Amino acid sequence: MDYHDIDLFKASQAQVMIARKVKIQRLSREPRSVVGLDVSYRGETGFAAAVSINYKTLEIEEIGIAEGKVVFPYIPGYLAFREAPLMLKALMRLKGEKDLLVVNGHGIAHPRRCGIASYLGVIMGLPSIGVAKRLLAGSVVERNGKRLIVIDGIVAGVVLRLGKSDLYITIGHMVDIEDLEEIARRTTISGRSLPEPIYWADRISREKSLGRISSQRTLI
DNA sequence: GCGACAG
DNA sequence: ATCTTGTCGC
Repeated sequence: MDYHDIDLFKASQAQVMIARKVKIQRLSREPRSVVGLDVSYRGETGFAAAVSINYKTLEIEEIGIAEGKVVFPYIPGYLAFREAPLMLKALMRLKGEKDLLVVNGHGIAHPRRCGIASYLGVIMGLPSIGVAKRLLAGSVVERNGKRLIVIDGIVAGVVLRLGKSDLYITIGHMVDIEDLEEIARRTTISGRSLPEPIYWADRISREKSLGRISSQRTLI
């Protein structure tokens, strides 16, 4: 499949539909397990990892892996159509509870307010936040000493430097701005540049794509 | 038309 | 994201 086999207009409409269901509200309760999601590639094959982390201890509780051929190309603004299918497959393999999704990508700081974090949050009916290394849409404004990500006059996220480089943390679904910083700070161990859920999802999906994980091998 | 552009 | 050569610092 290449660029011309895709109906981006219909894809956009689907995103607008999902964006209307996004709820911005304080997390109803402190999460117990936070799930990090990411995808790595080896050629046309994608390897997704869903890693459940205990919010209090930051220990890995469960790992879900899924792999498959990825035909949808990477097009800025349409990342969910490329990566969400495998992420969902990996997520479904987790037996335990899932209180919050932390996705590698953006939430509502998106051209149609439907980045992959919001997309997954709405589909799963779970709170979600996006963690990205670069900005996709919107702008960063300084306010009360904080760098906020604003799009269409709405505060969609915050820029944090928890480690070596800036991270763009955005609202996915059923969380608010306060939750973003709370979750990001409390799940990031000193010495690391990413929140634990994303760090492990990123690492495990990459190790898997490199064929370094056979089954239940210990990871640390 | 031009530049920008998550992973 | 992935590939890939070179450089800097602990």
